[in-house]
Amino acid sequence: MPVTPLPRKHLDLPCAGCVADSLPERLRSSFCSTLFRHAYEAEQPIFHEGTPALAVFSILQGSVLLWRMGHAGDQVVISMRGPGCLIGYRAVILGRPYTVTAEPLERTIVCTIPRETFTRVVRENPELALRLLEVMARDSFRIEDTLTARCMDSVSKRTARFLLFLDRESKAVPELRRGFHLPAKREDLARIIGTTPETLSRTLHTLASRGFLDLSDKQIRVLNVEALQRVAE
Amino acid sequence: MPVTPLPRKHLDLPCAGCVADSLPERLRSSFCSTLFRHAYEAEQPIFHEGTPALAVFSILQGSVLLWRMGHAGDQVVISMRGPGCLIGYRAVILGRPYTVTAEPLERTIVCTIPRETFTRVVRENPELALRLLEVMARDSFRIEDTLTARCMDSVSKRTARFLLFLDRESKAVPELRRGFHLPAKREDLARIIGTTPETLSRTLHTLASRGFLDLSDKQIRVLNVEALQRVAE
DNA sequence: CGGTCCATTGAGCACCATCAAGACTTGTGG
DNA sequence: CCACAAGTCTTGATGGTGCTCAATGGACCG
Repeated sequence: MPVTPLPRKHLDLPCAGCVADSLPERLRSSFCSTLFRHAYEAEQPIFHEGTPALAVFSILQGSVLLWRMGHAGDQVVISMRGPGCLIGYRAVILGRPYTVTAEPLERTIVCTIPRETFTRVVRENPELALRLLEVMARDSFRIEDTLTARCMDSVSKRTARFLLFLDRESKAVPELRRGFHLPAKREDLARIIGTTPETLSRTLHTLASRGFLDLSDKQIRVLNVEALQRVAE
Repeated sequence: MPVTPLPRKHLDLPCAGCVADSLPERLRSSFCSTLFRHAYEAEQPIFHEGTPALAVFSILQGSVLLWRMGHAGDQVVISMRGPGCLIGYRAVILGRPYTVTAEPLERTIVCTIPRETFTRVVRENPELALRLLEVMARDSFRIEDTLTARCMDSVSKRTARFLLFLDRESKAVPELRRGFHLPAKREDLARIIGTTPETLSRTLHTLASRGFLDLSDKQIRVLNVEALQRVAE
């Protein structure tokens, strides 16, 4: 359910992230002019697990959660993606249904690259294929990281690590920011970390009682980075 | 620690799996003639997590476990790979150290493709780059599957699923076989499933007591596929 | 026959999910 | 402005799953 297509005049900005960036100059503008942007509201999935992969999406603004549904209706969050990330490309490459649901955590603007456009432009531009190999390798490592963390580390470690990540993110110089924000809701935070809201609440308050966090005013503020790093190991 | 390079005369067989297969005919033989095969004994890692990625390996025979080490010395098995699989290519593509250790479960024969050879041949053969995109997408999905299973499913579900996989594998027509064997040791089996030998033992004996398995003669035999499927969901 | 390796079994416990209830916030309508 | 409702966060109590540690039982082998 695409919501608000942005006005056409915005299309001269880099619009398909790394896809457009890796195209030869002469192709770039014509490629971008065929694409549209859409804004998705929070919780309105960009695509659903199990549905045919009709397009690849480049995230321009916002943040997206990729998750899978279990038999029992429970979710496993695979990854969190922000501006500059490409999503849905693996399913398109293999011609298979999406294996995850892509759910915006906030209002998120994406550039939609239809399946045919994507496969054609990749086939015709070897440079782009090489770039995609790198992108996918990086994404694959990130999934591996998630797997490792979920299997080996306690909730408190994973929590500390994620808070440190958000903290670094918020302090990064603007150009380096990847655009992740602290998810407003505890429930989202819990899903990302891979636990329940109850356990997360206990974990956060334990960390706060040790003076590492400040939870007083509805925001999570990191007070002691070094201590958190020790918790995160 | 490469062990026994096979005699040169064997090199006319397909030697670098999907890499050679995707090369134009005219290049294939010259490409393969530059490569060597090595046999690695069980438990003698082909490469180690954290070491510079000097080569990509194509598995010709045997089976390999990819795992990561935790701070506490514990291991997380990421994936199991068999004949036809390519390993180590993500690290080579990104020019980063290997993120996993590749440990043969049995005597395993691989074809070694040096980093420079690999990157050159990928750069020069767009067809191969496209093929690699598919290979990596598939591998990435498999890691995602592992993550999902580890986070959502109980040990008994994962055990049942893996036993069914091995059972199907052993009954497959030879051409379709991927060459996985039942790991001889309980400890290896436990690592693959993501649990401890103790818990695995209990799980197996529970399944056996329900008549789904036969553990009597040192081999695990599946007696009731349907029942196991229900356990695996 | 003792030694080693492996599988099994038992006992205890830690971590975390679940269920349930209470506290606090926010929004809505009178 | 207050009252009520709905949603969110917190806290408590409880239980299950699976890990750890330790002991036992076989199998194989010199």
